[in-house]
Amino acid sequence: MLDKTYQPKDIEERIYDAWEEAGAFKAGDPSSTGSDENFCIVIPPPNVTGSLHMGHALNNSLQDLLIRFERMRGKNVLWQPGVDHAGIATQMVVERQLAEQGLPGRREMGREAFLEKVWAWKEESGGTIVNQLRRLGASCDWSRERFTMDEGLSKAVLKVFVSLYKEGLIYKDKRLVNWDPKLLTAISDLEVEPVETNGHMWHFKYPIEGEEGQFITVVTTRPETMLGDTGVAVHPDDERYMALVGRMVRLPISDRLIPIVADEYPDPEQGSGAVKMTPAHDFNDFEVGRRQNLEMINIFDETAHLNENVPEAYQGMERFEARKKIVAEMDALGLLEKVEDHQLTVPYGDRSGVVIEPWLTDQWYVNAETLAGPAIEAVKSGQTKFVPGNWDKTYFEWMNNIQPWCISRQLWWGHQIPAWYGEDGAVFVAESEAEALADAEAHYGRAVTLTRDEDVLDTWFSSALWPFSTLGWPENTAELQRYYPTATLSTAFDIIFFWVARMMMMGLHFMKEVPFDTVYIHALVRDEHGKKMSKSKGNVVDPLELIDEYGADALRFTMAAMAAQGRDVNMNVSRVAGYRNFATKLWNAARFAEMNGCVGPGEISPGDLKSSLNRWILSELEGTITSVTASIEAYRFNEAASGVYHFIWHTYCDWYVELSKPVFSGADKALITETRAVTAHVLDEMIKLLHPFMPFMTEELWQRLGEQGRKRETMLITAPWPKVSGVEDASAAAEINWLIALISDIRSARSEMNVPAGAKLALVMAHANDETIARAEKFDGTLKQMARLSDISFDASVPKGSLQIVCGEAVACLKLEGVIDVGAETERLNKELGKVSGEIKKLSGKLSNEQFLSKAPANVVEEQKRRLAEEGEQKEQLEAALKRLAELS
RNA sequence: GGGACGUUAGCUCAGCGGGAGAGCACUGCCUUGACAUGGCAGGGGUCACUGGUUCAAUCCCAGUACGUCCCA
Repeated sequence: MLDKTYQPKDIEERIYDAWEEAGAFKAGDPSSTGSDENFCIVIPPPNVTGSLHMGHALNNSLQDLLIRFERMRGKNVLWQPGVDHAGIATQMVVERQLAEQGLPGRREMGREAFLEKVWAWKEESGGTIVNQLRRLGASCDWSRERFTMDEGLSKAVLKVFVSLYKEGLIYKDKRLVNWDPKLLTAISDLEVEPVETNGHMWHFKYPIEGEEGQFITVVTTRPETMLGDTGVAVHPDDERYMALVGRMVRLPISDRLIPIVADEYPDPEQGSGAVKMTPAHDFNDFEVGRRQNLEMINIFDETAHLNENVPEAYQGMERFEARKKIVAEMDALGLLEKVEDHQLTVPYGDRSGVVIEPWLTDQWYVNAETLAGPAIEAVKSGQTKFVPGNWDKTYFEWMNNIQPWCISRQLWWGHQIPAWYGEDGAVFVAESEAEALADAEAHYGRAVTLTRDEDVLDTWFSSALWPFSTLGWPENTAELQRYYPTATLSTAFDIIFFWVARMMMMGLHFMKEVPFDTVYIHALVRDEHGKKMSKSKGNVVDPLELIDEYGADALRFTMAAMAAQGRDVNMNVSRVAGYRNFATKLWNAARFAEMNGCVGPGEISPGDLKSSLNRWILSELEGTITSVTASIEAYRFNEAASGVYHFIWHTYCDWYVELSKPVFSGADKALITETRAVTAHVLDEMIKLLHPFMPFMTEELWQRLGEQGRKRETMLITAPWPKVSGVEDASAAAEINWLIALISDIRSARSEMNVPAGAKLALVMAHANDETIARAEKFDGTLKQMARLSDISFDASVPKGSLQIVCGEAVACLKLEGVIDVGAETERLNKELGKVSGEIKKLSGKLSNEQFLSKAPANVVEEQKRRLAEEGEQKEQLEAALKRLAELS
């Protein structure tokens, strides 16, 4: 016997272990062998330092939903799991740990010792998120778990680097990068967070050489960079400065001569229209500097302190200290024209939290522009589709403006770049040191010693290979052949640039095929008021706490129900509680079935069913199967969720179960047998439909019900997805809908007239037609129980003093013990009449419109006519009822 | 500056050219042999605003206001 409430804590772990033990997650196993349809999702690898947040909970709930759905549909399913090595984040974690333990720092212990520490950390505490995914119920094939630093994946990285280098698509270049002066590494544009900041605009007067007392005013938000100025730019059309172009300026403090140049870049409307140029420290100035052949003077060292290229008084000074001193000195020189308040965006490193410095360094780059071509084409031609579709704009926008991809990082944790240098700086790129040495020997004509490039590759470089490296590439494995291209990639929009674009480029280049058919972009999870969750705001909801409190199923169902396309998800804990209640509801419906012996044998042949109630619920079930299946196929998870929810709660529990109670307490043995079988069957099918959303509880129910009823052939996780067999039954639907309407109407009238809930009233059906009489007789017991009636009889006219409930052609009359409250009853009937009259007015308005009749489609016109007739009948009956009532008083 | 999205019940959100929906919250009644994590009944909305297209607009188009986000 099932307990009264479902306790997720008691069963989740046990069920999960049972799935794993049965090998249910294994690719191609166990139910789907032999299928030639493949379905593969590669998990977006979470960061090895990470722990499960709501975004993961959403994304992985949806992936698991798809995976379980397709597994039940009999496809060869692989959900490929793994984590990435997260270069910067991991290195920071381990460094922090060393500091806390009072151990020597990274640089003191040296590269090799440090990497040992990182691996030790990874073994011990890396990948906690993997266990958290298990708690969510993720049915990944864990036997295939991969890590971006694994041997196999590292081999893939080497191969990709070397072949791109040989094709000229990877090269070394000296450009400005986003330099993190705290972490001492280059970082990606995408790891830079622009922050709106209140700053100033300083207006500096630069003296024009050879024109005593003449100045050109430049405006800057970063005064300290003036020590690296190598020019002043003005717009060629700016008449104010035309005469000055080609003249020189004597740069104050540094006392250098720098040219005034004409360039399209300065905006004459902004500030003074003249802009100081610091090509080595500003991305825009860098471009102008290239065009105008300006000198590049690097004034910072790697920690953003001023170097030997500035006047001695400034050397070694920190950048913001230098700013103060520059401003003070310019002021003292009388060259500070004015200072204005100004709002600007300042770039911060998202890991280090310090201001990022554009800095001139040698780095390795991928020629992304060339690789982007086919990746753009693949989306244009529909080989890969975005869902929702409008995200392709974001993808195109970024791809069309793609910059060279800086892939080197000044870190130790990661894939060390396979480049070796000879004594004269010649570069040898090869998959191994031995090959590099051989190349070098060929080059120099003698054996030499080489020095390996110290830097490592950007983590996204290895992640970009994920859809094929995890399947075994560069080996041509069976998995690679079977599962590439993968089916669906599910991720958040902010990863389109980081990851999707790069996987597209690498996949197309190395596999000659797109990495996935569909990119599903899920929403961002926000707090219940739509604010971004963040630790500093303290509004972070921890999915593991929700799992502890409400169960993984409730959390997963919430995620699916809220995953409407093209919207952010505002996380409201009350919804999770609501879906926990839903789980309990189904649990209890199963309990009811169990108590009434509805657990087997469950074999039904829909065509032979006698009971219209049973035929009706099967019709309804089929409609639900069809719509839920279609919704999942179309990634409309919220529609699928609400379809299952509505059927289980509001169709099956509210009506089918209630309407079957009189059957079970009745005497018709054959009917009981039939209803038991149908109840058991529908329950099984519902549990299957719900399984991708709520895997734990449904699996538990499947097994528990199987203990008593029909022996289960498989676990639910590998049971076949429900099929439709076309058992629609319009007459059964008409009959049951009539019954439901009559019960509801009687309940409404009782409630509005304050009839005590327990009071049983006699019902008289007045001027009912033969069909109605037959139905009322057939459902005599049901009506008595559900509408709380003592007796049902038929009469040609309405008994005096009774509540009148208009129901089609008939009037259901409830005989009250005492005298009815004529006032209240009149009010009730008038309210109904008001509604009906309103409808009639609208409908007849439409139907008397010539334009409507001639232009609207015939079926719409018919529908309106039918409704008008229906409402008209209601109106007549209500008016008659009111008239009878008036005669009473 | 360029672009995307949003504005529907008290809250959080679906819907989308022809009868305004869900969950939660709220009100009243009910411990009836599945379920109080429940049942029954109910209240609550000029679907942001202004124009346009249409026989018909919450839905399509244009604009306005407000909000959110991305890119520069």
